[in-house]
Amino acid sequence: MALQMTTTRRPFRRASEEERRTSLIEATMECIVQGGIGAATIRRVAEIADVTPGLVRHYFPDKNTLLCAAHKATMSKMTTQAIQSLDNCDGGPLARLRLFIETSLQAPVVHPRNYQLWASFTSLINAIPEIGISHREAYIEFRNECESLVRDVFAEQQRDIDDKQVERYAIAVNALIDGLWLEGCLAMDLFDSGSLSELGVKSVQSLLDLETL
Amino acid sequence: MALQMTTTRRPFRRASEEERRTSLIEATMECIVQGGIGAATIRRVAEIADVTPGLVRHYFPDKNTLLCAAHKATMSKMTTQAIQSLDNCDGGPLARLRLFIETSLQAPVVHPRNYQLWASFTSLINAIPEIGISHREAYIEFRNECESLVRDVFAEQQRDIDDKQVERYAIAVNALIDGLWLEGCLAMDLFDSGSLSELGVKSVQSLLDLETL
DNA sequence: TTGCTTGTTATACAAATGAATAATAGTATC
DNA sequence: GATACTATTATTCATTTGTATAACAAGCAA
Repeated sequence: MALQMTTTRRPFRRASEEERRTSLIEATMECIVQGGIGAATIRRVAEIADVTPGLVRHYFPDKNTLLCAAHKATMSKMTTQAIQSLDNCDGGPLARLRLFIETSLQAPVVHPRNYQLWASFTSLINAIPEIGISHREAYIEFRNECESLVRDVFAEQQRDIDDKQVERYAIAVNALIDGLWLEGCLAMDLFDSGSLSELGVKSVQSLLDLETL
Repeated sequence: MALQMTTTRRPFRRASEEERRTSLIEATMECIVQGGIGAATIRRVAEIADVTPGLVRHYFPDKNTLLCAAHKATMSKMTTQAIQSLDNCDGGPLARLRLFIETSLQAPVVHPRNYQLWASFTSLINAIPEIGISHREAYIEFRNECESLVRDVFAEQQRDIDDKQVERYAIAVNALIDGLWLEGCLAMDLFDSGSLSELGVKSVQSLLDLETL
């Protein structure tokens, strides 16, 4: 051309694959937190990740793949957190159950941000089958952990309770934790720090008819 | 024009305002159930309501207004259902609490469809302030009902429990019902009819330390 | 039947979106 | 420092979407 346009191309940095992927996934979560699933646009995600839209496609073939990745990351951060906290617990079954409840019902697991993400993703379990599958997996994992903890507590106390009944107790404990988690996320301002988890511990104590917890 | 096109205009029927509004609201819900919030397009809503897109705007000035209306209808169908079921209950406080739990944990309140709607709408509490407000109102209403029922039960049994403690019990009962409702909606196939509500009743009995319920 | 109101359809349009392709430059390697 | 690889940017395209406006006809009233 006769007229050379001095278009300055946007400078950039070449990052590692993992760095970019996590960056894009976190940007996706941020979009959802701010404005729901509808706000998670390729362009908006790229903007938050400080990158041009084209790059998103370079790491995730399409939008659904990106959403699934963000979903798994979200679930991993939440469910896994409560379960992994038990790794460093050297107490008995009662102490372990107590820690599990407390971790699940305190920050950072209890946080409006987590609720926003959780609600947004679960609203897609019908629309995006893969999300439905991994959502169910995460749910089963959490429930199994509840059941395992409850069983150990009963075993230690030498209470002879058949498997079916243990399962029912676990379902109730799971439901109680989920429900309190919901209330905490939605109205965290109504609970002073620790009071929610304390209520959870006391309630589970009543549910399982334990003398102490 | 010289060439008269014989375009056949789509025939239609003039319906009452209420009929059209509820029709459009239900079509919106159907969209959301099938494919999440993203599927609730003006065009798709109109298609399901068997109407042309322009008509939607004739009844709802914009999309958010339609979504809010659908949200309120959803909440009304669910929360109100459990509460109104008490109107026809002539039993005492125990019977009323029991009926409340049972209604909340059986069909049609427990249904995958309701969960899909609930999750989709609550994912918008940040994006659409009006939905956030009415969501909180519905939550408060349900929680107050729990608290009222629990208080009456304690009063009948002449257990002297201060208000703060009653509130804590109500929060736990509310959480348990919510959690079980969630589990029921997500995995209704795992519970045979009635077993979920039975578990709810038994669990609340333990929570409140009642001899019978 | 005639005319009128307005619920309803038809059409248009600008903006946003997901996806695809070509061009460029950062950076590792030699 | 030169070269090649590919991460990244720039640009384009076909659809979809929300909103707006004009044209039409259903059904009531006289």
